[in-house]
Amino acid sequence: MPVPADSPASPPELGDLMHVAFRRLRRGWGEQLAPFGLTPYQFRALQAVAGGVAAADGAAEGLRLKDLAERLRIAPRSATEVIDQLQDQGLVERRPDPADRRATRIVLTEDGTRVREQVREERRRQAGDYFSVLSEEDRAELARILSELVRSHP
Amino acid sequence: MPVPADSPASPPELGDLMHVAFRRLRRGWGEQLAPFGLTPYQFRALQAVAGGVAAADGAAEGLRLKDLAERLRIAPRSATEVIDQLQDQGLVERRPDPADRRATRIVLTEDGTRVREQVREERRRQAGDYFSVLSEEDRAELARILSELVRSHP
DNA sequence: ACCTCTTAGTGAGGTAACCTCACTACATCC
DNA sequence: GGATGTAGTGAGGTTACCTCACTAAGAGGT
Repeated sequence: MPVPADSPASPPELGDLMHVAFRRLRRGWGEQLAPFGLTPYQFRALQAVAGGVAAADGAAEGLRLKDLAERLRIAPRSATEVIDQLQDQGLVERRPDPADRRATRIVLTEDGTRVREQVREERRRQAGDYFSVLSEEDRAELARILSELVRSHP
Repeated sequence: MPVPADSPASPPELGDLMHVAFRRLRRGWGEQLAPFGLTPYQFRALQAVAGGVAAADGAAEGLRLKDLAERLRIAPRSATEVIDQLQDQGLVERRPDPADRRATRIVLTEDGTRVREQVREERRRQAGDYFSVLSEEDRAELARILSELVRSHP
């Protein structure tokens, strides 16, 4: 049978592979999160808020929007938006930053904390981690390689 | 200093890593393709059409939309759409399938072939392959691991 | 020849996850 | 105390998808 025209110099299309793998990851998460009324995007933000600033004594608690944006690597405007969505669902709260009246501090509400814990519990329970099909070593490898990619692309 | 609340059982967030790596990949491609007036999505489709069916003797040439959709793993409707875009730019053509009057065959125009070659040339020339920062072995590893992920997630 | 069942493509309309640009309110530095 | 910078947000846009409903056409059975 005639060769499919494209073999020379084309590696098994790493880009496409990443594309597909990533899309499945997202889809899986989407399904897992749907019952909670969350999108993957929103949950990612929720996680970021939760893993917020380690409050040193006296320091204000909660993440500033700007820091959230940085952590999620999105534009500040997009952080505003996703926080709006979480706030509409009562999962986070905006509080004025006592030290800087321009800034807002985002904190989880009780509901937010509870929902987050439920999702994580669910994820743990049904081994639905997506990456759990990989061996420990492969996961480490993957993390190493992806980190390198991220590191070398400004 | 107080520990950031989240260390236990959380690997360095593989999901987030993939997310970030993938976004950079897309962004890079976007920049590379912009001069040609193409988005990564469109170029992916162009490639799929180009690497179309290996025309056995007598068989009609060109990909059917349905097969394109399957190859790109998108919904048929989305294939229609992206082909519309490429056709508007004169890069592909729709031809009636002689053997099945419901179907359309998509083929590259001369322009399409040329543009595709230009992009690939460009990509080769400036080592802009995104993955070229990785060693040969790492690329193979990555491909292997991603394939496994894709394979085990229906 | 007719009837049912399926399939290929597409119009209409929608969504998630982003973005930029312009603006206001505040802080900071000289 | 005036210039300059920064935090957040309103307005509006884009990309890469999706589903649902429909038409035109093939395929299979009787």
